[in-house]
Amino acid sequence: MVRGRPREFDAEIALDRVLPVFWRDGFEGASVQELAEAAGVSKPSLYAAYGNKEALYLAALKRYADAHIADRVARLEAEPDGREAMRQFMRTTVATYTDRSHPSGCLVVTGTTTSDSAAVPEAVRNALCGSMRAAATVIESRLARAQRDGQLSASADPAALAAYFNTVMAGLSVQAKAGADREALLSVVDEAMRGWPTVL
Amino acid sequence: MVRGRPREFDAEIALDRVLPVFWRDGFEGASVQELAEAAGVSKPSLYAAYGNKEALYLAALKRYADAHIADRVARLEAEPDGREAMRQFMRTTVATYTDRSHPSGCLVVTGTTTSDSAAVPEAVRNALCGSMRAAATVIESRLARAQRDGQLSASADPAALAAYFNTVMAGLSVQAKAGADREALLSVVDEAMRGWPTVL
DNA sequence: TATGTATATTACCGATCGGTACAGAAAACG
DNA sequence: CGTTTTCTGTACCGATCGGTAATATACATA
Repeated sequence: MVRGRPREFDAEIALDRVLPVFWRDGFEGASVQELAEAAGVSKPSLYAAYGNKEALYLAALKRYADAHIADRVARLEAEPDGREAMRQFMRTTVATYTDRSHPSGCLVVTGTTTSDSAAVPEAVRNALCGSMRAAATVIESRLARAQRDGQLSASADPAALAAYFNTVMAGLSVQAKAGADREALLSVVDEAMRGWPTVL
Repeated sequence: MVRGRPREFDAEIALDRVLPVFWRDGFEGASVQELAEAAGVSKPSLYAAYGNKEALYLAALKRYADAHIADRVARLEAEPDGREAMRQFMRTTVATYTDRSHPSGCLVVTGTTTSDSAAVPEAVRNALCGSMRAAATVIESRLARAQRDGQLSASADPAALAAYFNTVMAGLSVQAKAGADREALLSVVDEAMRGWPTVL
């Protein structure tokens, strides 16, 4: 058994409560005071559990990936038709971005947009850019697979197309934060899918 | 003649020097101290000239629109071919977003992404959302004109298409801030133009 | 029960935030 | 000239920032 006084809160649950604050306000915008209150824990307890604001943010980012991205990626790879997979991926992304049970938009996009301030640690910026690149890579490999399956024109460039879809989704996050409603964003998805290079 | 001691600095020039700070760091991220140093003016002088941080930001936003958006819009409307106009609009936008002589990305997109923090005044948020809507409106009317000119399919929805292009450009700003280079973003523009509904 | 260890809480640290009171300085008036 | 008016920089305001020292508390071990 562990010695000493046992912790009175679950660090995982605290992280779940901290996440939406970072999601809404970004790294700088979220104060440690606010984070502690959201977690229902005193500030020193939060520091004891996670070290500092930077480490807490990185933990929240990982939590975000596991709880709000992973299942969408799984569905992207489970759907056999490449075009439908991409379409549904963007549609579920819109659903997430406009889900009122948590902040609008994407934590990664919000974080990236505010990451070149001097107050944002380099590790945070690197992690965010890494998440962005990871998303592009996941999409690219799915598009390459669709190309092998004859669902995407052989002349298409999966990397360029992945960068395109990734950019559209970043834009969707911005629009969601600006207050666009779900239907408007789903309409954007329809327009974005017009660019899909079909097999002739 | 005006009585009293004359101002020793040009408020317009000061605004030009303040602009890139807001551009890079957003409303919250930019400190008044930093803004004053960038303007080459003491903090009370800046307050005497503009009132407070909120008014200074709104002035900088207007300056941004005049100096970094207006000419692109003018070219959008000057180019007779609708499709080429839209394409060049996005290409010059990419050029602006990746111009190393000032911060990357778009001040409006950066501002919007960080605007639902409590520290951002409602007037600032409203002005940013207004700029976003204005951009969509400009694009929509250009698309409607292209449709009248027979350069865009009659079945196309100019409003939906404008929302789409606006979203792509917001995404381009995010990517530019994340460090994407100009060629990568121009490639995204090429992909985005594939969605153009041509006349059959 | 006594001891060692890890927690929780209060209260505080220096630094910085947006914003300003104050006093000196420079011009237009009489 | 003196007066009035407005701008200038210094120095400061209370509040908040991220982070922590100090101490009381609760458990496992011995």
